[in-house]
Amino acid sequence: MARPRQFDEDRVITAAMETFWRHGYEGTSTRDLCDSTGLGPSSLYNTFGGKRELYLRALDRYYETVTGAQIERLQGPGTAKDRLRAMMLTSVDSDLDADDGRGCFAINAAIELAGLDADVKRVVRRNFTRVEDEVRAVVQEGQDAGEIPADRDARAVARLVQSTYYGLRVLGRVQDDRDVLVATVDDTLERL
Amino acid sequence: MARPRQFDEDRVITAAMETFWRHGYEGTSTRDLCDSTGLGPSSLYNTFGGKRELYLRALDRYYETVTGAQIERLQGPGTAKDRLRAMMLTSVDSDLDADDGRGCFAINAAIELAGLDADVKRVVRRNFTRVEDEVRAVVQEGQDAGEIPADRDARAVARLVQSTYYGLRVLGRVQDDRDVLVATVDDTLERL
DNA sequence: CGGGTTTTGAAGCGACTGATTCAAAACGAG
DNA sequence: CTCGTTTTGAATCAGTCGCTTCAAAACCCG
Repeated sequence: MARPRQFDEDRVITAAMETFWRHGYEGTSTRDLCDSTGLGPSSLYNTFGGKRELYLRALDRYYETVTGAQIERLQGPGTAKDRLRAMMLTSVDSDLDADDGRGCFAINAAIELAGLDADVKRVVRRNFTRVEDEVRAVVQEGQDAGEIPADRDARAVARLVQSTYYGLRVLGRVQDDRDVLVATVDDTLERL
Repeated sequence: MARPRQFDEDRVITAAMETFWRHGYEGTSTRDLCDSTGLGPSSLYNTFGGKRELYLRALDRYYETVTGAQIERLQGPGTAKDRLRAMMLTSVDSDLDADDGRGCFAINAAIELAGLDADVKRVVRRNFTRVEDEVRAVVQEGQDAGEIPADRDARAVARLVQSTYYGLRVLGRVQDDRDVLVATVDDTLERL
């Protein structure tokens, strides 16, 4: 065998995710990545191939961790509407946190690169589809429990929730008034 | 007096808008701007100051032209719901046009820069607020005409429409199936 | 047409871009 | 301990970044 790596690949990808998440793809230089990961350029390129490949790995990591936590929240305790509300409010508060200010990495990637890079588009779509599927399941539960009117297709309702949700995350980038965003969340759920 | 300019400032800003719109701020170089505007770097910097200032001017231009056209559509003929539907469908079709693929410049700016540049945030917020105000007016008309239930605050309804609308524009970046997006538009309007 | 003013194109500034090279270092297997 | 393999850091590649300089060109006014 040969010399083992001095770094943890998972930690490196997580650090790269944070950097890409905050500064975008074009806004992140390879030096930025070396600084945030602690790797030298040769290690970085030897391990991952290049900036683009690392970006795709970072997007995957976002899907596994942040989106994963969102999914778990949707599958957690509480009524259907409680869980949908929790998902949206968690994001609203994250978007309004001044020390955060990164928004949703998947949405950022969709806006910056989905139109230019088919691989990015594919990964983002998988992310969105996964959320839609889980929201649909929650809506279905709500309908079964009589909490949400069952006269509409659960998937259609889920897409409505999803659109509003992503729209809120866009508005959260320029809207500082939390009450306005929370009111929209409540209105959305009331009308299901 | 002195030597007059050989270019039309409006045309230059429009060309810069197209370039920034398609490639983003970080994805656009000063060379790209020189190529698309036809100006030399000295003329460009002498006239506008720099890349960032030109970007802000381009955002203003988007507000005046594209958003302006949207506003006019909202103020045009047809029922309230017809006009809201027209606004959303126009954007859906624009987002799905493969030769276009730029999305909404204001949303792009919000995602890429609103968290990093207070001036960009201000301009985007003005854009969003203007749309919200106009949608609110249309909702109000719909309520006065008995087309939309009047038991809800028109502004709250407008914010709901706006969130869904911006969410659709995000989804439009990765969702190729027009029917899915159109169905969400219809569902949104049905539920007002 | 001369004088004053502005714009223009070409050249280039230092800094940084993504990426590569390469020898030294660090290991496990025999 | 040696060999074969892999990783690492340092140095550096050509190219591009945003931006500036400057003299020549282009104009209007008198």
